[in-house]
Amino acid sequence: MKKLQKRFDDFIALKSLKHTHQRNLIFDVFLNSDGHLSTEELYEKIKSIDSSVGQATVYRTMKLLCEAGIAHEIHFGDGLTRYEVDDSGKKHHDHLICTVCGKIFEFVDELIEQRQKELAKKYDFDLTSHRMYLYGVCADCRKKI
Amino acid sequence: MKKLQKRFDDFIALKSLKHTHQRNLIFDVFLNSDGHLSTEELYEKIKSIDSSVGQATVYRTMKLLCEAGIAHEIHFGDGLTRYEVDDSGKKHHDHLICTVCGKIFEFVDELIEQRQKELAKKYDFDLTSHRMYLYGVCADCRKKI
DNA sequence: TTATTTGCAAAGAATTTGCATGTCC
DNA sequence: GGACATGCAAATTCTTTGCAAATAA
Repeated sequence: MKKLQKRFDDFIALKSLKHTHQRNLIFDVFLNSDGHLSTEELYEKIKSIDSSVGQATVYRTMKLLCEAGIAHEIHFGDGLTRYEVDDSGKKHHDHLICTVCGKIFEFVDELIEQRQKELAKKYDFDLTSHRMYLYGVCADCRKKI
Repeated sequence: MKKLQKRFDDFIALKSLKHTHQRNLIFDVFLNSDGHLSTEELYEKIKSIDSSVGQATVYRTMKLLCEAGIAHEIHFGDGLTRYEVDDSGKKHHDHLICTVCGKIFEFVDELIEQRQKELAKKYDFDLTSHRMYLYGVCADCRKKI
């Protein structure tokens, strides 16, 4: 993950921002989390390490990480903003969301990616990004019912 | 769209609810809109017809239409809740969203539908629903730039 | 009649912002 | 030192809820 650290440093330099204890902490916690944390969950994690960090700083820093191309927002439709690592080295992936336990599985599927490009071409769209969410019940939860 | 009217009536009967002027109006406006309206936009349309209708009633009625299987929520990631007609007679469709003008195109693609089912099977998920959003710039907006 | 519904305004939840104070460079 | 960041609390935005008055069946 050296690349993202560099991106962080470069962005801070470019925009004449400052490295602060809080920003570094939030950056670290975010990168070491599973990448689907809501702002609230991130804030909880951060507070458990340094309780003096304010919630507004978490919001502000996550916005900043998005601008820097380190994070991006994802919305699963439950009203919460979640963040995912924007690792351009990693393939684009989609999500399977268990509507019972809330678990999120990521997967990469070339056929889908390919077809999305074809569709964009067909409808004369210049594709910038895409999201696909499959909602269902995972094997574990089906057993419990 | 007789089917949805019946679904509405049946739901109201089933739950011992009442047909009210407001509910009928909201139902009509919703069905005759393009199906991607936010609550705010719906409320504006409704107010222009009957300014005495309260915003809370719009929220309450849209929830009710969702429960009745007439509407469902969609989230394009801009923080607004939008509603779409839940017409099970119509094929499932996906969305192309122009990030410049905000226009939304719907399309149906059997290959995608097919592949989603395969993927759910592969990961042992019992698929209940899915959403796919393609974000990009439409042909019209590209010309303007 | 009487349970349901409504509009209003107040309450909530998630997020943003203003500002005095604190911190990085 | 001075610009940038922070924490706090107040402000915003979207949505829900409590309640007295209105209405459908």
